[in-house]
Amino acid sequence: MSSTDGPGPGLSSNLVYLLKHAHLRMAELTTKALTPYGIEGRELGVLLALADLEPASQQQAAQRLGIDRTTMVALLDALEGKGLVSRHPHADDRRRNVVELTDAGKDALRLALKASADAEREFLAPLSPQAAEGLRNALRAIVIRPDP
Amino acid sequence: MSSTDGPGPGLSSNLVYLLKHAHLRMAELTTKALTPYGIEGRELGVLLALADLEPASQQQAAQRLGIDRTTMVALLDALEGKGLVSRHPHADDRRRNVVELTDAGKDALRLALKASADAEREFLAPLSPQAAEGLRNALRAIVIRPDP
DNA sequence: TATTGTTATACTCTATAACTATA
DNA sequence: TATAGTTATAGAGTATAACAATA
Repeated sequence: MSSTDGPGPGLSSNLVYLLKHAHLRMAELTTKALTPYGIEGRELGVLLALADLEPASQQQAAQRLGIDRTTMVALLDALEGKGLVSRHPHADDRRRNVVELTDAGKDALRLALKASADAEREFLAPLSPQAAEGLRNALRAIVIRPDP
Repeated sequence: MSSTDGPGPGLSSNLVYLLKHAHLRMAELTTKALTPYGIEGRELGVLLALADLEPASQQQAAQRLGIDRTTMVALLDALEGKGLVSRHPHADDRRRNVVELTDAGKDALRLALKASADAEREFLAPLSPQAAEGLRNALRAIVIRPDP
């Protein structure tokens, strides 16, 4: 799958192409790094989102991640099955499920974050520390934008 | 789908998350910009790859794009159906299809590139010109790497 | 035997529509 | 009526396996 001969100048300046393959590579490195912990890349995203705004409803967590609430269901099913998150009906509004990290979930998140940081280091290896910080900041500025 | 409330500090520094959503947004802007020309984002990628190394076999074009040769078939079927590329058996090796842009394909590529540049400008709007160049260069350095 | 294009098929990720239970 | 979670289903996008033609 990984391009054996580098793309030509036209394609290699195209942002859709560059972002697609950068994401593919980063996701691949993350998957590899997380394998020992029995966690998938998307599951780390859910744990991170929950850690940010815990306790949250499933819908809030989904919005935070930018995915549909129906997609969140299966993700949480898997994490709950592994004992990493818990679901309880909200006291005041019993339509909602309050989702929280279990202690095991917090431990897993800590370990997964370390592994993820290693994968990011490998991904960023071709860049100077300044360029790496610049990349992260640029992506943040583009992705985390005020309600469009 | 677009995150209505911004992610918290943990998630919003995660490179997989940032790259995924940056790619989603750039792909969406490109799709919108290309609609008037009847070309899809992935098809522009194929046209670009062909323009870089024309004339190429289907397999060479697929490698250049980092996709499977079986995926390339349907992509080229569509482009050939629109009259933008032509396929001919290679003279010396008749297993291969030589794929070339037609004149209509070259025209379409020119127009699509202009539209794509507009989309990139909108995507990069939150960044200074220097930061935008830095982002493109950083992605190039990471994606276009010597045979891993 | 190996390679190119092709087809059939399956898998992953995702969303839309419809159901339920609550509000 | 409207919302949260769920389920069933469908549509992208992709790859793997197998086949025909050619090398």
